[in-house]
Amino acid sequence: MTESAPRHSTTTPEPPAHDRVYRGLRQQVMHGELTPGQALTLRGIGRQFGVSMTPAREALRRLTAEGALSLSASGRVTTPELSNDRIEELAQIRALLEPELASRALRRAHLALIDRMEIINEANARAIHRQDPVDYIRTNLEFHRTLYLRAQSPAMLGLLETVWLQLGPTMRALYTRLRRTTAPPHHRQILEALRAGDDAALRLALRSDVTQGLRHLQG
Amino acid sequence: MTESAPRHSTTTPEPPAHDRVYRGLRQQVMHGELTPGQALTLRGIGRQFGVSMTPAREALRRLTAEGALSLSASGRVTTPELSNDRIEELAQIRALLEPELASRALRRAHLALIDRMEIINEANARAIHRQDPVDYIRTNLEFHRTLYLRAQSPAMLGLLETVWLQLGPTMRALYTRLRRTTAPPHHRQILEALRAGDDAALRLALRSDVTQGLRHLQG
DNA sequence: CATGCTCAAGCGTGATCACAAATTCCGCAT
DNA sequence: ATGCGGAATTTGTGATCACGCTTGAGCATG
Repeated sequence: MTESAPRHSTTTPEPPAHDRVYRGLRQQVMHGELTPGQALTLRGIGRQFGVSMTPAREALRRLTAEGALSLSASGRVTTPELSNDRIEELAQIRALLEPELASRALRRAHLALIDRMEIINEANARAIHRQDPVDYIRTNLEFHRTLYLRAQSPAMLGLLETVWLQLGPTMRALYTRLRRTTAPPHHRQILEALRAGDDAALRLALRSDVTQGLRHLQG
Repeated sequence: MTESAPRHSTTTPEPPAHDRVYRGLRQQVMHGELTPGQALTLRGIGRQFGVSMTPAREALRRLTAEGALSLSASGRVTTPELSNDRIEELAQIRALLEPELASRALRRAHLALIDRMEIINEANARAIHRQDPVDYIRTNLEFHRTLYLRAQSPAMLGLLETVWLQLGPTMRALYTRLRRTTAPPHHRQILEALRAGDDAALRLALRSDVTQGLRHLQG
């Protein structure tokens, strides 16, 4: 199980195993590659990443601390199955944080950024047309994160990412179920408000975008 | 190192060691019992709680995931030394979340709750008079949390608690430095707004209370 | 056909160890 | 006094193991 790849000593110092496992699992959860209620075992994770139980345990502990995974009373770890109330609340948190982050990014959003968002949005539209839920979620989050990175508010973005993480498996289940075929209507409004430098319109567009996506569940 | 206490089998099932360690450290951090930059070692924590490195490692991993502790490049763990920018940002997050939580709690805040907050506030005033920073922080957070619990928004309260956690050691350093002798002036306004059922006044009082406490640093 | 029971397989937990990297400390030279 | 270099100590990391509990499949019982 030892790493046999020779290193040039000047390359990157190779991150610890528990961090590799953490990042791998985190991406799987956030992008909706796992369905709600899916069980994860220490030995299984260890096998999947070629490590022992120890780094697997640390990665799972870290992810459960962020709310990405939920812990049963007996210590077993699964992807969370969120109640409707919990989904609603997480959406409201998004609706609180994301307009704020967008507003903070507005003054720093130059044209190159908006162009980049446009490109990501096109990739998002392709993912929808291809009916690919994982790539849809991935590009959608990338669209938002690209904007929020300009807000220069790392703590707030960090909080928001844990919210995204908690919603990952649910979003997957949701978008697979309703098989949307039309692009998110509010992304265009977001881009237009950015170009116009219109703070109020930007906040409204984000609130709508965030709310709409998750409100479909409450049927 | 085995647990020798006999159990009646019908008592509480005794939480795992890593959880005991986590809770102990979390309280120390949140209540400002640790100063910023303080180093924590696996073997040291293990010794302090009478366990091996393994549960200590899990507790530290969990706390760093919540931002309560910071991790150096070499894997060493310390309490965070926050930059002024970071403190400012965390205060702004509090100013965003806490008025929202208070507003949600408003309709459910009956008289018994307000009385309980009044009692906590008196304990808070005594802690100030006694110049006891740990008890000041503890009662201050308890005052706020008592209110927010009524908001029935566990996810939002959870996020807020991680923010409090990140500010713990800094608040300790702050309040020790400026040795305040006067009670937080906005707590009375909060209680009055609650009694009057005045949402706008409540939100304003909370924003002021949160902002004022941490703005003193920017000197 | 439904319900409760048994037990073996699989699980998380915590202790211990070897190892490599980092840090600390002490003595020497400046 | 002050800076530097190398050894000694301390540190996090990851593998492994034993232990006790949970769990679910299969079978017997109602």
